[in-house]
Amino acid sequence: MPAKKSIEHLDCVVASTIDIIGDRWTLLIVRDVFFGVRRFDDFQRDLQISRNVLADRLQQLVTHGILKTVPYQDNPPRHEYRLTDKGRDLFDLLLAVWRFGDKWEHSNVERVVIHEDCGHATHMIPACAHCGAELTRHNLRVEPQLDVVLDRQRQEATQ
Amino acid sequence: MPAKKSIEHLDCVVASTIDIIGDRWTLLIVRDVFFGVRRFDDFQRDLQISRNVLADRLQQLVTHGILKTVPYQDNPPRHEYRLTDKGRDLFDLLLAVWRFGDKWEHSNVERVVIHEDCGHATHMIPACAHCGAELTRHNLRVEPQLDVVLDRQRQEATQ
DNA sequence: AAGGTCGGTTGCTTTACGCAACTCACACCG
DNA sequence: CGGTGTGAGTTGCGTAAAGCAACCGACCTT
Repeated sequence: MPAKKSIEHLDCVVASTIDIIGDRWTLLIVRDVFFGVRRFDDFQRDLQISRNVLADRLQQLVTHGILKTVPYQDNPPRHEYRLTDKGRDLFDLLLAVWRFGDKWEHSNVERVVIHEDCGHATHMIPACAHCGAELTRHNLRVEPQLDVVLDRQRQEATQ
Repeated sequence: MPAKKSIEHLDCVVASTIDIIGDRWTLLIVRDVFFGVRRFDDFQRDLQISRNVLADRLQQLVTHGILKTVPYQDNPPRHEYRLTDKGRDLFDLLLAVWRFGDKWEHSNVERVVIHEDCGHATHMIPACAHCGAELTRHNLRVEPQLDVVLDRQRQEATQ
């Protein structure tokens, strides 16, 4: 590929987030951290990712403030990777990915998410932070709209 | 690169989902569809993605059952891209991405999500599908755990 | 007939990824 | 004190995926 194309021009927080997690490994690494994986070779063993790419992704995650390195021994110096506050906030995103995959994809290993407060296997539903009701694409509106959409609407109105 | 590496061996619905949306363009295309973009040139104008990659991604999305093509004129034959039921279920995932980006990233264009039922600008909180309470990484447990994590725990227990 | 729209395809180039091998500093074992 | 193991990477090589620009074919408008 020619130099990874910038997507800043989109002026969208979705684009900025995709700039961080938009590849086939980064979110899997984050998933592993939530599962309790913390060390280079453990990531490598679990994901079977090539080592140079793993080193690069971990660096990127540290750079973006998702992970931080924490030393766990001095001789020889060794460190492990832990989530930052920002990294912990990726949990909700991961729950959403999980929900979608659980509903539409399948896997050989069935993993269950259990809500310990109510004791049931469950999944997430997006709720309104203000009133608690379920958020759907029918009761949400985003503003401002995209220019291309406005253009298209204008064009169709004048026909 | 050597043939895009398969991540099936991970046996995880997160991995399967990342197999679909895990690159820098796919989720942006889906975002645009939710915004009302439907046509090839509109995607291209908005995202500034190269045309060959756009053609490939749209094909992939159709193959994975996220989008479907709907003809809108006969002469010359033209079609637009619409979400399938599966595609519509990516809305929750997109809300989670939005929430994360809204909290931690920033953009030149401020976009607001308004919940029309309660009238407030809002964001999503993951709620338990069973009891409605908020899901956090403290009140959730996933089973079974990863093998590497179990190995590590065993090893630390015998020290 | 000149130019525009729409939805792509083709060709060329570059780079990021996969793979395997190597490194370096230490620790443990006999 | 030599050999093996662990941990966290780095180096080198080959290839395919992505960027860019140009082109295409069927239609429509001026």
